[in-house]
Amino acid sequence: MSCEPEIARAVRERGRRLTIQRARILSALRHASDHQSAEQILGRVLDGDPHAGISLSTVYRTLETAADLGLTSELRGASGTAVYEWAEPDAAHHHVECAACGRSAAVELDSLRLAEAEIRDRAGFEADIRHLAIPGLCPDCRGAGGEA
Amino acid sequence: MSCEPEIARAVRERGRRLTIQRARILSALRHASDHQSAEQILGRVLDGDPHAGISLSTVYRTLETAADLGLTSELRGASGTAVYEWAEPDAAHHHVECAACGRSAAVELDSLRLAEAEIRDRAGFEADIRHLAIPGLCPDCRGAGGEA
DNA sequence: GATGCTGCTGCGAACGTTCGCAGCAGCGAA
DNA sequence: TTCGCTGCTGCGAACGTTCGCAGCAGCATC
Repeated sequence: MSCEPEIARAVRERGRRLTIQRARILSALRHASDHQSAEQILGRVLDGDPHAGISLSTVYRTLETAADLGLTSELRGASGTAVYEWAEPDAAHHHVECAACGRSAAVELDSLRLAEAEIRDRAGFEADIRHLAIPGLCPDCRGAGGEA
Repeated sequence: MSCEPEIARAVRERGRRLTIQRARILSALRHASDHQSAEQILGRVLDGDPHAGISLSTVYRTLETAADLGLTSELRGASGTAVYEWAEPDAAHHHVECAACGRSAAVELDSLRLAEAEIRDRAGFEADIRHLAIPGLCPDCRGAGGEA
């Protein structure tokens, strides 16, 4: 359970080293059901092995490396706290996050694919909207306080 | 120059108090030509009056208040550093920011207006994409290192 | 197996931002 | 003009994240 061949291969294939820290961190994120913050991921690793001795810096660095490799993706919302998820290439992958309660939802948005093309045409930028949590108000919070 | 009637009115109209700190901070941002970070804004205020004795906390709080009032808008990019600008209702107002060099561009994107409607339909969220700096690679950085 | 290169790690400091607190000061009422 | 309410401020600590550094350890080579 602690050493997943698929992870090992993906890391080594690109000339990166497979350390126990990386294996544990990525394994923890992979078996998480939803978005996890760096601290939550570290918590999961230490739950499995309290003597692991892994630092938060390493969690951040590993997640950044893994994002480079396409294994994970990072999601930054308006709250400032980044969350991470295991990358599943075929899942719906735009994110909306409630500015009031923090709840988030994944949606597939055709218009955002269009937007990427529009940005390329008008500004010349190669944009990537998938790693962005779009701020908004969820239906509950809109009803409760949004219109007050 | 230091007390702008328009700012004073806008602040007081909504039951907020007009303090010298607010007047100076908002005036500094208003006369800035482009996006400014909180620290830059504080610098501008202190340039004008080195004895002003305004703290960074106050700059952040003032900008948040002013955003509530619709006077300014906050823009958060992938870099994590927030920048602020004076709100001009009719300007092009979506932002793209280069993940490599930090340069940003303002564009008007029809597809993002569409996206807001699509999000409302599919997830029920009332999204606001305008305060988001969309990450990407600018033409220069794309040529230089993006394809390496 | 032993060896060497160098990429990775833990530590701790620093960054930009937010928060809690006690005291100050704007604004309306008298 | 004075007074009082309470919203605002400065301070400093704390948050989540990034960075620099010295030492460790993965992997290739022998």
